[in-house]
Amino acid sequence: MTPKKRPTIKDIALASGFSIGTVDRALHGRKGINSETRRKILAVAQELGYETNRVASVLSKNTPLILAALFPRELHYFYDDVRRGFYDAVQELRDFRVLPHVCEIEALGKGEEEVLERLLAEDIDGLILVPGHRSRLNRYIDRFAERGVPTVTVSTDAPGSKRLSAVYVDPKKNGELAGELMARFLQGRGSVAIMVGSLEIEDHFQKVQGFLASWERFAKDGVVRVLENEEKEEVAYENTFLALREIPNLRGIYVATANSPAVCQALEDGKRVDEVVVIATDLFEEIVPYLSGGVIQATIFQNPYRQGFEAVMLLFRFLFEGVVPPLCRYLEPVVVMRSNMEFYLLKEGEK
Amino acid sequence: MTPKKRPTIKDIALASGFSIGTVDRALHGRKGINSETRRKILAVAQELGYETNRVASVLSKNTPLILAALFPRELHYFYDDVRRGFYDAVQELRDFRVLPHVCEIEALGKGEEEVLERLLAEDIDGLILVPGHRSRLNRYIDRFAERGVPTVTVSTDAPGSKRLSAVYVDPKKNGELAGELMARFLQGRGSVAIMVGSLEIEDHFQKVQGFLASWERFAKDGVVRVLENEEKEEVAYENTFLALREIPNLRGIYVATANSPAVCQALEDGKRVDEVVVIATDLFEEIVPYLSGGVIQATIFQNPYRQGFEAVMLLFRFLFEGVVPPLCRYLEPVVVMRSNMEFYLLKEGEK
DNA sequence: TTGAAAGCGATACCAC
DNA sequence: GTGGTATCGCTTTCAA
Repeated sequence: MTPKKRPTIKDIALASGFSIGTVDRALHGRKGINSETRRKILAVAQELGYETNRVASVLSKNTPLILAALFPRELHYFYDDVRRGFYDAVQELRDFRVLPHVCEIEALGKGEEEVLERLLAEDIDGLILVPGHRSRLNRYIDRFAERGVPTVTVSTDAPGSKRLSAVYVDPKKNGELAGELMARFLQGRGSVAIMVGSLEIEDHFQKVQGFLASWERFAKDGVVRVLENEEKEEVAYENTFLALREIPNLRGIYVATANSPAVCQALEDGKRVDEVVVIATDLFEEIVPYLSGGVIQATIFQNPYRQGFEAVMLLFRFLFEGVVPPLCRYLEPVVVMRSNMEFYLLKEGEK
Repeated sequence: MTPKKRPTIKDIALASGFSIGTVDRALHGRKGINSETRRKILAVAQELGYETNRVASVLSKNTPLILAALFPRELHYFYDDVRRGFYDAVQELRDFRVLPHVCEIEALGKGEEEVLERLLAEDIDGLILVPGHRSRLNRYIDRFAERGVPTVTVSTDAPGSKRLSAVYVDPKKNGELAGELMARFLQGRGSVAIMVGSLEIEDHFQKVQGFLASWERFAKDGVVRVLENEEKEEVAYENTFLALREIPNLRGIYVATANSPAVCQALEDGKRVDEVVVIATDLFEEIVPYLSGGVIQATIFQNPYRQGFEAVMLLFRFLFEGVVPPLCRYLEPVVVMRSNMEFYLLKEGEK
């Protein structure tokens, strides 16, 4: 009862009467082959149910697949994890001759143009990048696309560009999950403040939209007010006091950015920890004690490690098998609380 | 700036002065080689930083790796997903000549012995199985182990056996997460019922333990009472009424098994839906409307698809690279609510 | 346009 | 014990 062997190009050659060289030409649409011959060979291949053996293919090609990546160093906790995911995935594919080529910039929006310009001159097969701006890098992405180098963005999208795909957590969904959770925690009663960096930032805006949508569905009363922190700790701190002062019956704060420690600090300084439920975003060292201590009741985790990992896998499958990924690969936002945070800290050993 | 090529056995042969045949013998500890020769060759390999190229290895070995699996048909929603994860993983490894060999039984505990007995006579390389009993299958697992066939259990462990690893969600953690969530939803006030099949079942017992631990930490008052449903819908239904009647100030029900629909039905029939928060276990068609309708506020998802997937990957890495997995590979229990359930339904297309 | 043959890196088997 | 060589399935080059 041997499971019947997968057909090889040799089988196709035998069955079609051509040589394996010609079969290869036909299968891969290479030039220099009679179109009638091609047709016949493809028909045979089809009939036999031929699928390329990638292992043999990669072995004989004997040329590395260079995946370049451009990551910012700040925010450490987030992009370090993305990078780890990237490296782990590449490592897992090393037998397929996948090689990493990582470039770094200090922070998002600081100098990606120069790096990309340099990369354009190099011989890379694919690119993974965190767009520091919604559209400013599009022309680079498009230039790479023109010369056949696909780009996958991570952590956010570059709409309007010719990127192959984008791997991230849908910010609207993120907000929806936070909103539902907040409504449940408050049993639908009381007012809530949402803290973002700026409503001008698409990601922040979408999180607010999502939160509001959920709030409308699940809450029974209370107002929601949005406060902008300009991505500054001091402003977040001040705004927390402002919220406590000015929002009647304030019962919850949703921090849609990584600014939650400042908010927690303000609540502690104002001795209002027990009255207000905090739902944060992301998971990093600084908020662990707040989660443990119950100041933050939950945080919405965006799994940066997996974002990096998935980006590599998408690229590889596209380059190698020709599998075209969806334009957006949304990862799941995860509810992290005290009981399950251990699973998401220290992902070093994963996979 | 060519990234320096990975050394091959040929390089080692050249550098050590022996032939590739001998190098192979040394590297894989095959017999029929002078131990001094081996020492020298290994030293050279070490120095060159040699790692075997699995792609070339699998190509030349040219022998399939048969991964057998034994899954129950019931509970459909759960084990079907495990099976899908299994098949997807095998599919992903098909270029490595990994072949599936799936056996099925009607339900957990119904006839695994006969199937395993048959499997012992077949030529398999690894085994994945759902232990229907905590120890009754241990002798089979051990017999497989003796003849060099590693076993990975899925969904639960087979303690005391010689299994290679066990992939599942720690039931205690599962309960802890449910407990924390329940305490938050109820703002720490009110009494709670826990519904299990039987406290004799280790998995159920552990979930209760976990829930109680969290409840003690997070809740402020109220009692917790455990009810056993004997894994029967009617009993679950009756017990729900019993709980409503007899537990003063009942505010929440944690259903630690898949029996939540019966509980929801009872709440609806008793018109007490709005007073009681339900936290369920697992995710399947029947509870989707309850989640949407808010009868069930959250469910703890155990990701059966990933359990099947991971089990294959662990086995493969062990058989192929010799990577020994941890004795228990705990997956994360996931909080699923209305806003994020879409991510966990229909996992068909994943990876 | 097509065929034949030489690799890719490792394994396995046959000589010596 | 050790060396040599065919082989796995595919790509690529060189002749024809």
